[in-house]
Amino acid sequence: MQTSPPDTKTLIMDVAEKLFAEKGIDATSTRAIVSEAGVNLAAINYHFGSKEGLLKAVIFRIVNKINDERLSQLDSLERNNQSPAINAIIIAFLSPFAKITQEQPNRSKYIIRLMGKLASDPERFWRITKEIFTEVVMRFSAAIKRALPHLSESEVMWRFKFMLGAMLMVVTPLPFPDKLVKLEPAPDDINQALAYVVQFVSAGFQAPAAQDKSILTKLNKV
Amino acid sequence: MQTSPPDTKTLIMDVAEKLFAEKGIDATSTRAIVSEAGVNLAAINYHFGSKEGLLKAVIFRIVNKINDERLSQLDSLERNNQSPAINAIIIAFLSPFAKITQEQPNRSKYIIRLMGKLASDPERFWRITKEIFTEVVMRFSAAIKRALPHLSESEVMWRFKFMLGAMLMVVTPLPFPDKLVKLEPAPDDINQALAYVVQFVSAGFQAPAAQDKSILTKLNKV
DNA sequence: TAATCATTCAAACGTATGTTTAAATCATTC
DNA sequence: GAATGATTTAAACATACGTTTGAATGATTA
Repeated sequence: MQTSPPDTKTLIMDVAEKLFAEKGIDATSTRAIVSEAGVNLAAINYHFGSKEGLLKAVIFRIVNKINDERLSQLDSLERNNQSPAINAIIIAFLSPFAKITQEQPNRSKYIIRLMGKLASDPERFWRITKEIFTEVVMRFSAAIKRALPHLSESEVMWRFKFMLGAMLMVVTPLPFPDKLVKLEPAPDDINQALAYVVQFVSAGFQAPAAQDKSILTKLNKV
Repeated sequence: MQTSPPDTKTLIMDVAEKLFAEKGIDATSTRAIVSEAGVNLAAINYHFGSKEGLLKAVIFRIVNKINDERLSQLDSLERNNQSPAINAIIIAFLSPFAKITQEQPNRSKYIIRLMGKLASDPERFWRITKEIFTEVVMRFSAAIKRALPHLSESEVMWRFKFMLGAMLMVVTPLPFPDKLVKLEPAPDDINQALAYVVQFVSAGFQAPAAQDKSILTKLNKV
C-alpha cells in the first residue's frame, strides 16, 4: 500500500497550516507558503482565490473533523443518559484533540495553536467559522447547563470560556523563565497535559457559584 | 488644579494603546497612529526609535503597574503568613486588573484588550516583557507550590498556566453564537468576570492530582 | 494525433508599510 | 537677543505584500 504524493492544493494547505500556527496568519506571507511548499506563487490564488480563501480551507479541514468527533461523543453520552456528568461532557469536548494527537502527532500542535491565533481576532474568526461552530457550542453549553443546574447561565458560559482558555494553554508555547520549568509539551506529553487540564477544568466547573460580585471586596477587608 | 496638555510622547502612547487594542498591533500602522494623534509621521521613530519601541513603551506602562501591585499584595500576604492559602495567592495575582478598572475606567477596556492581543503572540509578548515578568512568575509559582505540596512541580506549573489561560479569557472577546450569551464584559462587568475566574481557578488548583496519564483511557473503556 | 481544458510558471503591478532624511521651527540657555 | 539643542515637518526611500497577467506546460478526451 503506497500513498500517492499530495497534490498542490493539499501541499499548500499543509504548509499554510504549519506557518499560520507558528508565525501567525498576517505574519505569514503567501511567498513564504509557496516557497516552503515548493510551488509557484500564483498557486494560492489559482486554487483558493485569495489568502483568506486558503485560511478558510485550512480551518475547515481541522474544525470539521474535531467538531464531528465532539458531537459524536456527546451523542453517545446522551444516548446512555439524558443528563451526563460534567466530567464526561468535558472529556467529550477535549479528547478529540488527544485523538488527533494520537492519529496525527505532527499536525496536532499546529492545529490548536492556529485556534489560539484565531481567538485573538474575533471578527475574522467568526466570519470564517460561524457556520461550523454554532452547533458544537450550543450543544455542549446546553449539556453543561443541565449538569450544573445550581449555576447561573452567565456563570456557566464564563466557565465554558475558561475551559477554552485552559485548553489553549496546552499548546501555547508560553515561555516561562528558564530557571523554572519548560512547559512546552513534547508530542508524547500532550496526553499528560490534557489529563492535567481535564482534572483542573472538572474541579473548576464543579465549584460552587461565586459569591462576591467583586474580588476587591475581599482585598479591602484585609 | 488644571492638567497640562499631554506632550507628543504621551499623546502617541495613548493613541497607540487604543488602536493596538482595537485593531491589533500589526494591523495598526504608524500612519494611523500619528494621524489620530495629530502629530507628524516621524514622531514615532524620533521618540521611540521604532514601532516595536513604541509597543514596548505602551506595554511597560501597563504591566509595570500591574506587577508592582501583584508583588506588593503577595508581600503583604507573606508578612502575615509564611505560606498563604491558595485562594489569597490567586486573588493577589488576578485582582490588580480589577483595581485598574476601578481607577481608570476609560483606559481599562483598552488595557484589557491589548493584553488579549498580546496573548495570541506569546513569543513577542515574552520577548518584550520577560525582564519585568520573571520576578512575578517566580514569586507566585513558589508560593503556589508551598500552598499545594501534594502536587508535583510539573502539575503545579501546568495549573499556573491554566490560570493564565482562564484569566486571558476574561479579556479575550471570543465570539460565541449570538443566540447564546454575549460574553464581552462591559467595564462594569469585569469585576464580575474576575470573581468568576477566581472561583473557577481556585477549585482547579485545589483538585487532587490527576491520575490517568491519558484521557483517552477513559474513553476507550466506554 | 489533434483539440481542449487544467495547471504551472516567470514576471510584473499596484499598494501599503516602517523608516530615514534634511530643512524648518520651537524652546531653552547664556 | 543670539546661540544652542530639541522637536517638528514634508518628502522621499526601500522593501514587502497580495494579486494579476499571459505565455508555457501538462493532462485528458475525442
